[in-house]
Amino acid sequence: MARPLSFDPKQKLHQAMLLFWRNGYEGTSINALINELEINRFSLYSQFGDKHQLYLKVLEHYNTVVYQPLLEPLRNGPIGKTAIDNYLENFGKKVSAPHAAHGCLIQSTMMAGENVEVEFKEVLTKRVKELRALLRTNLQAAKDQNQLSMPVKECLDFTLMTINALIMARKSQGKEVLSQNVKFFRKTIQNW
Amino acid sequence: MARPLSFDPKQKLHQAMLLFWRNGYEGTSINALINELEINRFSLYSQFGDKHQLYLKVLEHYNTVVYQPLLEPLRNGPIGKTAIDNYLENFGKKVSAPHAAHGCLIQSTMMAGENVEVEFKEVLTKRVKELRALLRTNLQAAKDQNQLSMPVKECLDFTLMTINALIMARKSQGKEVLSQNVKFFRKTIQNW
DNA sequence: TAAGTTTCAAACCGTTCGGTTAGTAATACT
DNA sequence: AGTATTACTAACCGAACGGTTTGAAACTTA
Repeated sequence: MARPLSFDPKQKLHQAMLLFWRNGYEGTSINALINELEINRFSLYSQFGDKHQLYLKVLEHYNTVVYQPLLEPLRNGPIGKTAIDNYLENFGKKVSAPHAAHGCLIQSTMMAGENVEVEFKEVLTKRVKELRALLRTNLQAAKDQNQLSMPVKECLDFTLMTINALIMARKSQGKEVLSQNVKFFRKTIQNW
Repeated sequence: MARPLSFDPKQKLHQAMLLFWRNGYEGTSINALINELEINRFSLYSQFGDKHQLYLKVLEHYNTVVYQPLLEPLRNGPIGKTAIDNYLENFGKKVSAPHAAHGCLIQSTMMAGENVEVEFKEVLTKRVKELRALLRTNLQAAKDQNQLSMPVKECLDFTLMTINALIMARKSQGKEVLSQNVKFFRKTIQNW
């Protein structure tokens, strides 16, 4: 019983995600958003709330369309070392895609300075813990199958760190170095 | 033949470095600087130039007092795997210090969004290349001494990446995880 | 077609940003 | 003591920030 929206909110949210992904939270101004999304200032606010709320929605969107699909090999299929190897193989492929050239939105938000609001980090801590739990499960399975001589905790922390590093290498050094490092890491894990 | 400065420029530069280190370039406002350094707005400008110039001086200061000392084990003393091991051992100790809790100023500047000016990254590329060259020299020496079965380039890229990761882990997960990961990485390298 | 509802564009809000411009206070040299 | 030089304080600048208000335009329903 009223005027319909002249844009698709899902699509605009996606565009907002891409912009935040490129420039970060503080680095993305409202003006930049309304230019990129090509919607009015007021429309942005009435549809998504203020910048803080918008960013929470962006993080949620990122989680569903980017992050969770990456975890799939850790959730289903073979477990143990194979699961992690499959994860890394898939990771290397996906993260070579051009839109991943700016690293990981979750990671860069977590690493942002003290000015960036704590609520974001609180939300994202869940995501990190999730990945950590999945890796632990599979490393423990590997241990139980005698595929692992090193302690599970040490492998876990190092693996988590290396995944962060790979994503960063993608950003700073490009996809060639990324895929080489992924391959190298996969070989390394076999020696654990 | 005139009124002398009421502050020590070196000390103020150091304070500025610590503030930028914590909050990044964009995250540090001029107001924040004059509050932290306890000098007047005009004094800041007349002493250090604008924000851009100040940051270049801060990066230079960081390089001399923080970064270069870390490279020492790669420059002097035994070469080959031992040099890298010594470097990592020293790295783990130094980076456990409280002021390193915010990661590496060089790294976070390099990883900053597109809004941060390119000149900073140009300056810092030299620093990264420097570290890379030192690592390559020592890895090549290790290869020549038959201490290395993996290809030098692969080891080099992975090592560089891991150093970045360690610094990040220091920031996000604290010094305990850092030192555990350093230890783990040192063990890993022995198997290369 | 008229009432009611909601989106739209654009002007506007106070605040903070990086940077500058006076005018005054303090020192050194003659 | 007088003068030149410099650092100092503090007010000020336009631009951009995140966010809000207003009134007209566009649509649905009755």
